[in-house]
Amino acid sequence: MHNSISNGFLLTRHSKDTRQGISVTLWVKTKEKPVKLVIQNELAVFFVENNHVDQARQLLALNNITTTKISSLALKTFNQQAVSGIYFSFLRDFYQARELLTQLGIKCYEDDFRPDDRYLMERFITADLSFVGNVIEKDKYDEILNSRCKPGQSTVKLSVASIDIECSMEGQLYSIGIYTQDQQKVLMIGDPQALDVSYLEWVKDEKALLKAFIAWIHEYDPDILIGWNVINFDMTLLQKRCDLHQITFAIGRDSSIPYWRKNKASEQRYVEIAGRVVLDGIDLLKTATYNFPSFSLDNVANTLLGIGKKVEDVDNRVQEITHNFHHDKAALARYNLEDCRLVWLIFEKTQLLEFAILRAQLTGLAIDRIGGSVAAFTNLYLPKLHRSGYVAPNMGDGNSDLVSPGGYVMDSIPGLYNNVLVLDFKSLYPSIIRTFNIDPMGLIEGLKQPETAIAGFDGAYFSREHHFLPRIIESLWLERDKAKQDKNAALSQAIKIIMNSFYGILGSTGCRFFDPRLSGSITKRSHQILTTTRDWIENEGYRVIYGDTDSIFVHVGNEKTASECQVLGEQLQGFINKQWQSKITHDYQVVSKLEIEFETHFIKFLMPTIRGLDVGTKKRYAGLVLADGEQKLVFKGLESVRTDWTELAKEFQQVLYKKIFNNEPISDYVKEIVAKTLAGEFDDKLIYRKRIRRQLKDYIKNVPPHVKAARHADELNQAQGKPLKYQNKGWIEYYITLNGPQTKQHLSAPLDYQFYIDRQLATVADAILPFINTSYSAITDTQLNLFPSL
DNA sequence: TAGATACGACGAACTAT
DNA sequence: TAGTTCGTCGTAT
Repeated sequence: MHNSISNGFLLTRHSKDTRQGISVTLWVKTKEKPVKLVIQNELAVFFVENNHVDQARQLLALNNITTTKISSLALKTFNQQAVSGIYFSFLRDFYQARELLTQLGIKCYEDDFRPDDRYLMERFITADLSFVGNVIEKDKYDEILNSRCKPGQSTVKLSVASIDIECSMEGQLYSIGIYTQDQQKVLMIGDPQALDVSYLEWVKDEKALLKAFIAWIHEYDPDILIGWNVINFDMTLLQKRCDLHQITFAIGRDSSIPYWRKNKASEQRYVEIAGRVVLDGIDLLKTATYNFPSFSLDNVANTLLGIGKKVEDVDNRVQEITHNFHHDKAALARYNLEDCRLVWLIFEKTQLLEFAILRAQLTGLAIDRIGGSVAAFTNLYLPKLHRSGYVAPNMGDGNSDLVSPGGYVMDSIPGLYNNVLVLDFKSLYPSIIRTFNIDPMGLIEGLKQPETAIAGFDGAYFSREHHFLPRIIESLWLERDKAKQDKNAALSQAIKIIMNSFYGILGSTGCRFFDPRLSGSITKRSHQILTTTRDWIENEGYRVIYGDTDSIFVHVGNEKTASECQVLGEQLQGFINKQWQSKITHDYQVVSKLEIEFETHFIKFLMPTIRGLDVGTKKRYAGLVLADGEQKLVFKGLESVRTDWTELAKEFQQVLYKKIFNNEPISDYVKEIVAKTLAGEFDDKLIYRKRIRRQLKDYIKNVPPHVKAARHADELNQAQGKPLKYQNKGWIEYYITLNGPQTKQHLSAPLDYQFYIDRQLATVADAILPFINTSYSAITDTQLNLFPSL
């Protein structure tokens, strides 16, 4: 046993009761090896107001719940009530006490933190830490008893394995693919065959397959396992098959088995493996704010990498896998490994692992945590709050009767314009938080002395000195500027997501710091900023035609040249920034952190009307920009960017708009598209795609077309003894036929071409044609007139 | 294992007649 | 049957 300081990266955390008391286990990766840190005799704690302590003490004693100590503390609630801490040596006592006291109306503060999270949080440890303790050397790791930890630094490289399993419809395993930086292999059930596939390893049956996989995990010893739906599918099935064969699924670094949790509300499952992290590509992409119409591996690989198989029918895919397992194991192995490789490449391309690591380092969230904006804020905020003498409020303490508005969306002025400039406030909400000191504790402190504070909205006042959030955001902001300079896209993106989430959580009743005076003081200030900016621009003689939340669209005149517009945009930017600096200094005696930026010059711009009216739309527009001498069309909100419109409508819109933006004639084009549609030339572009967002049986109040198509399809599937495809959410592709909506697989009626022409082509055309003084019917009536006999 | 609100389009369902 | 409201989805910021 020896004792020295080491640094490492936190992989997993866990608390449990032992005979001696609560023990916290942290698995850490150091430069040399994995380390299991054990912290013994931690106490669990929550707080109650001092005027409830005696009652609480009696109740706990009466119910034989053991406390370790109860101490009066120099802490108070946001209502200025002093509190005591009630400490427990065992988690089961802590949970029982919490339930008992809460039931009897005694409020417990901060009773929802596990000792492992609290241990890290109160020490300001996020992901990198340094530690000392008594070392016991094990075969593949060190175990450290009596550990002590503090924030540290590490430059550890984590080892990653991408895994994927292939199996039958019934869940019998066929093979397991493994892809790492330096090793690729497929473990395959079957008699050894002389196949020319170097990465194949044969095992005789499913039992042997599972054992080979477990053995590989211990041999390669990966820190991170990645995959596609890897927790809910691959890991779950591996666990089930191990259970079936009574094999211990001992893939933990200390040969422990995974610990499974299930979300009560959803089907989401979580897995804890000692010293290893499982990262699902789908979850992580969503956390990093990626969005795809379909998150199937094929589609995402196709979109991000430009490779991947064509999306096939799921039924056929399973059949093909089974067929290959029996007749072409080389092909199955190739598929298996290719899927592992695609996941690996997606992680590389999007820097997903870097993103996950940075998020952990910045917020202290576990690396495999999905979402978790509220927890991220709490991690950063709570320990600072304690050091200022406050315990945090509970969820539900904020007054949710008061509602705070969202962003301000201006009424738009419809038209087809030349030269529209867009100016954007950079990170508007974070900049408002910084400028006006919006902060939960700052609100409490500000209300104590409103006369010296900064006024917010709805009676809010914010302390000029006592606050945390503005500084937290400022330091993230500076980190982000640095990341941008270093061209570190993953870091910059991670910071942006975290920064922007801090506004959202203040307006979420799921956050203990929720208070509509906080979110309202942000959004109502933003309304003022946007409308005032609009007035300033209009006073300069330009027309503001639209604005949404943090952006302003200015029409600067049809006759200006590109360079004149460029100069003007920069002038407006400088002018507005200066105006805000002096106004805010004058009105509030603080320094403005607001920053507007001239972002885009649309040489052509269309602001359409609401369908059938002459009122301008919001959140829907199109424009033409020049980038490096190339024309680029921009669509927002319109059919072209919507996944639930047909390819036909989207292509039609893009070509039509481009022609109109370039002052080209359009009637021949419109007529041609209509004629070809009627002639059946575009049948493959007439597919509607839409999500089925709930269970099929839950569509009761009305039955939209996509649900009709789904029911039609599954009724036929049922009749034919095929598996039902649309019962449990998912997405559907369908056509509109003369017999209503039908999927491609169950198409029995002719396509309703007139429907497509009326609802897709004419609708798209009539959003823009009135601005060049024509209409869909004017163009197509001419067509009719060519044949007067009709 | 809790970021937000604002908005438009479509088609089904409902309502007044 | 025409007009209106409601349910649903996808999107902007």
